[in-house]
Amino acid sequence: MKLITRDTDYAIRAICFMAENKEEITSVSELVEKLKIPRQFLRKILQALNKKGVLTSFKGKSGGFKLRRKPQDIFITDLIKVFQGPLKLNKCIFKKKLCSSVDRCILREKIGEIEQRVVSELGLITVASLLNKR
Amino acid sequence: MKLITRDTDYAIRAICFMAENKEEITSVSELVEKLKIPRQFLRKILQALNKKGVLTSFKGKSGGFKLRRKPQDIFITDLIKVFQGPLKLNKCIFKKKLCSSVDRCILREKIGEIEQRVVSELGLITVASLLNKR
DNA sequence: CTAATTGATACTATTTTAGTATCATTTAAA
DNA sequence: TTTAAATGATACTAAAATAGTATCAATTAG
Repeated sequence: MKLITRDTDYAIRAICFMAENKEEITSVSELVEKLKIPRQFLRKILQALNKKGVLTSFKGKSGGFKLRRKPQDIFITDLIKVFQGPLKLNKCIFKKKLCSSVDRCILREKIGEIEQRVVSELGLITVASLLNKR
Repeated sequence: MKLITRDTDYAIRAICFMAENKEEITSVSELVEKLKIPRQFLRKILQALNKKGVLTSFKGKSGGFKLRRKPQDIFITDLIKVFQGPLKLNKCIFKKKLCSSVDRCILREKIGEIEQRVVSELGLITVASLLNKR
């Protein structure tokens, strides 16, 4: 039962680094060196973030990525959505077929309420709130 | 991201059935017939519940299982724990190695708080609360 | 030109989840 | 006392999700 998978985790680390980095553009090479994330995996992650509008990419020599929005406007729920799909805790069970028995309906309802809470609390966390002010 | 896996789900259904069943002892055969759960999988689940003290088992012909506690004393968090281990949402990421960067520490803290909320809300749901009173 | 970069995409490996198979043991009832 | 129907124990397989790798094409600063 995990709220955050590895790719989301790496995405958060990379974005936090970029938010604190003075350079406008950060290359994969720099991130790999500083954060010790497997190169090809990180590339795939950054490409996804680019496609989803979180990052902008720059091709060619001295290319790389930069944040498209300010840290206070990037929510970790955005990142979770990119890598883990829509934020649903009860994904597996209820998705495939509607519940067959009454007790599952009641449970479904209760889990749904809890899910809403988690989503709204996660919704308050931004990248900016993770940075340490110095 | 799932709060409840298949085995926990089947466990809940089986236990709800047994809670409403007039018979004292319910056999796997009856549960398989009524709930359409794969036989061997269900057996494994019920055996685990027996070992963990949720059910009592009766061997031999006309044997089966029955609830060891009253429905209002069985929490679904108990069942989640049996099949999914201790209730931790941030399992994967922080378990293996301590977080390496400051931003992860902050996130860890925030996720921890959310986790606590989920756990305490799940902690309110009992098997009895899932049964429909008629 | 060329070396360093991202884009795209296909592939492999690992882990978790889901489910199956089988033999031994127990026991109610014919 | 035999037997059929049940659980105990355990090893195995299958499928899905997660994590990671490899490679070639296109772009671009110097």
